[in-house]
Order: sequence, then C-alpha cells, then structure tokens
Amino acid sequence: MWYSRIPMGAKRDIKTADRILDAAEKLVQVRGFNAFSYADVSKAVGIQKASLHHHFATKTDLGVALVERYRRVFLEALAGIESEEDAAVDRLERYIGLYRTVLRKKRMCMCGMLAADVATLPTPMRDSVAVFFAENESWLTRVISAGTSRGELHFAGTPASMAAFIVSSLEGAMLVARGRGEPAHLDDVASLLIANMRPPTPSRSAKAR
Amino acid sequence: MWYSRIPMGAKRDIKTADRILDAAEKLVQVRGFNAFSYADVSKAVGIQKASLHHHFATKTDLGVALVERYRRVFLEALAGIESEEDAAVDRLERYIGLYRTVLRKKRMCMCGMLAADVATLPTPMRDSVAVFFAENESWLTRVISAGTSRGELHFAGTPASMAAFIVSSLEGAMLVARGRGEPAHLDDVASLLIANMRPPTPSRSAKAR
DNA sequence: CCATCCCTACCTACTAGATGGTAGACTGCA
DNA sequence: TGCAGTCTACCATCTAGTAGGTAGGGATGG
Repeated sequence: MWYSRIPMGAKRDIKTADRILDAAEKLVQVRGFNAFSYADVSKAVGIQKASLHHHFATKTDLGVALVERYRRVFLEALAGIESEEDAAVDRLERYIGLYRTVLRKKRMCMCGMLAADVATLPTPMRDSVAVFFAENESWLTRVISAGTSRGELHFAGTPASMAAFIVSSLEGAMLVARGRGEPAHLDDVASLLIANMRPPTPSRSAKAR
Repeated sequence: MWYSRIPMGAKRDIKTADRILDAAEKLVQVRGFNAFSYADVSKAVGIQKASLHHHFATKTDLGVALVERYRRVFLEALAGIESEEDAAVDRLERYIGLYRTVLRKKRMCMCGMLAADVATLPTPMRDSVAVFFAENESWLTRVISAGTSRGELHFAGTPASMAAFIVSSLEGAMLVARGRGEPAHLDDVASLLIANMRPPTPSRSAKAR
C-alpha cells in the first residue's frame, strides 16, 4: 500500500511517493509541520488530496517517512564528506556547507523545524528527530576527535561537547538568520565557529598538512 | 476598544488582556504560532472565545501585542543585568540564565519559535521578531566590547560577530535541547561558550577579581 | 436623587472555509 | 482477473471571525 514497499514492479508509483515526500519536505522546511496541509501537498504534486492518502495513510505516516528519509540522506552526505576530505577543518567546512545549501534555498533544516514543533508531533516523529541530532553529534565527535589528536583543532572542552556545540550553533544560526531575514548571518556564525577552533600558535595558515 | 488604551478607570480589563497574553505566550512558546487556536486560549483563560476578539480583534493583533510585550520585558531584564553586574562574564552568565529559565519551564524562546514560523507570520510580527534579535545582539555587543577592552574576554572576531554568535548558539541550544528531549543540553552549550571566551593565560580563575 | 446614556466586558449563536480522513468507483497495466 | 493508482464526492471537526444582545459601572443632566 504505501512507502515501505520499495521492491515492486513499476517505478512510476515510487516516483509519486518521492514527489510527495519532496513537496512535503519543502513545506515542512519552510512553514513547519503544523502549517502545511494535505491540500498544499496536493497542489504542489498535482494529484488529488485523496490520492495522497493512498501513499501515506495519515499525516503522521507521512511525517515519519519524511524524517526517516531525511536522516538517511543526511547520513549518506556525512559519509561522503568523510571519504572525500581528510583534514578535520575541511570536513567541518563541508559539514557547514550542508547547512548553507539548505538556507540558500530559503529553507530551515527540517529537523530543526520539527524540533520547534516537537510539542505537537506524534511520538514516532519525535523519536526520529531526536535520533537525527544524536547521529549528527556522534559523526562530529568522531571527526573532532581525529582532528584534535592530530593537532588540527584546539578548543576548551571534550570533542563530544564541542560536537553538540557545533550542531546547536548551526541550527541556531539558521533560525536566527530566518528571524532576522539575513541569510548571511549563517556565514558569520560559521566562520567565527571555525576561527575559534583553529590552533592558536604559528600564523593563521595552520590549515591541513 | 483594546490593548493600547492603558490609562482608564478600572483595572479589571487590563488584567484580562494580560491574562490572555500570558496564556497565548505560553502556547506560542510550547506549540508555535500556527499550532494554537483562540479556543485554546479561551480554555486557558476561562473566557468565551468571542470575548477574546474584544481584546484582540484578530490573531494578528494578538501576535503583534505578544511580540511587543516580550521584547519590552526582555529589554527590561537586560537593563537589570547591566545595572546589577559589572564583570562581562557575570553579565553573560546572567544573560544565559534568562534562556535557562525559559527552557526549565519547558518552553522555547518565543522569538526563536516565531523565527521558525516566520514564513507564515503576518508582516508586522515578522518585523518585530527581527528587531528582537537585533536588540539582543546590540546589547551583547556593548557588554562584550566593555569586557574585551578590560581584558576579561578573549576570542577570535569582533564583539558584534561574537554577539551574533552567542544569540545563535543559545537559540540553537534551546532548539536542539527540545529536539533531543534533553534540557541539560543547554547547560553544556552554555558552559562551553563561556569557556571558549575566557582569557587563556594565568590559570582558570581569571574571572572578575 | 434619579433617569438616561454610554462604554467596557462579556455572553450565546452563528458562519464560511479549511482540515485530515473516508467511501466507492474508474482505469490501465501485468 | 487483480490490483495499484487515481479520481469524485463526501464527512465531522476545527478554524478565525461576526452578529447581536446583556449586565453593570460611571458620568451627565434635570
């Protein structure tokens, strides 16, 4: 009936389910989970409202699928970064780039948005949002640990606490950037974040190597 | 007719308007602007829904009054901090305490919440939210400037950029704390924030003196 | 001193439109 | 033939907002 059934004959329906997810994801990132309706998705996808229920029986089902896909895609992006970059600072820059890309599309991180809506969210969505942040922090902890032990980073506190700090700063930067109507806000925060993690000693070109 | 008329005979009505604002503020901080209704406020205040329209003709009017009052109260709190504390670090700790107090009540900063809802907000509310962040940053800039020139603080970047950074980190910390369901998250972020702004040199008791 | 008037605060009862969701039928492909 | 995908038509409930009326207090004026 709906989304979890991936291995099936045609691909037309998978495409529809994905188009629904795409439209809903954008709506959540821009307006929030409570401020979009099946009617909005219907309009965006070009399908009747009732047909949406065929793919995602309830709004909760849609929401859960949304967060799960978002987490999966994000994790894949993180794995990509880790395999393409070696230096901790470069990895962090790429990580920040993920946020920048989202904000440039005038969206907010979907899980940041859902974190705001958390009090009104169905429990399974809530849990999945919590996992998203935990996954982000544990990836960052790994990157930062490697970076500090190689002397590429310097700061007060543990890698884990710094990882939590980075997630918070970036989520907050997106939020405030929206609130202020100034997307550049994120760049300012990001560069200060990196600046304060660089080792202090010889000149400022202490980048990789 | 409604709120702007403060100087009048009785005080009963002022109290009602304030009770409405209190209830609505809490609802916004917990659920967001789109996820509460006049019916919710009606229940919380113990007044008929239609009577709410007597005090705040539309939801937009209510929203604008809400943000304006929030800003005013926040500014007063900041002025209080400035007059009661001299050392920059103490002022920052007190500033962070403001956020902690809100989160302890299981709420989010109201303007942080509204920043998430920004795409669906009536324009006057949007503007007022932007001013809230600007006011916060300019207060912090002043505090940080004084602190750096007295050698109480040390970090990479300008006081203004650090001020923006602090607002973002704290707003983000509240958001992630909610998303993770771990209020302590804010404390971790806050202490790391302070730790990375302390002057590096002699011991860690470089506080005020 | 009292009748009138006006205003604020509140009420009951209603509306139009949106919301998430359902029932049941049609269509085209495997 | 069966079934996934779509449709039209519908529903109960909730939404912000309106209409119109009542109670009571304070001022005004005769």
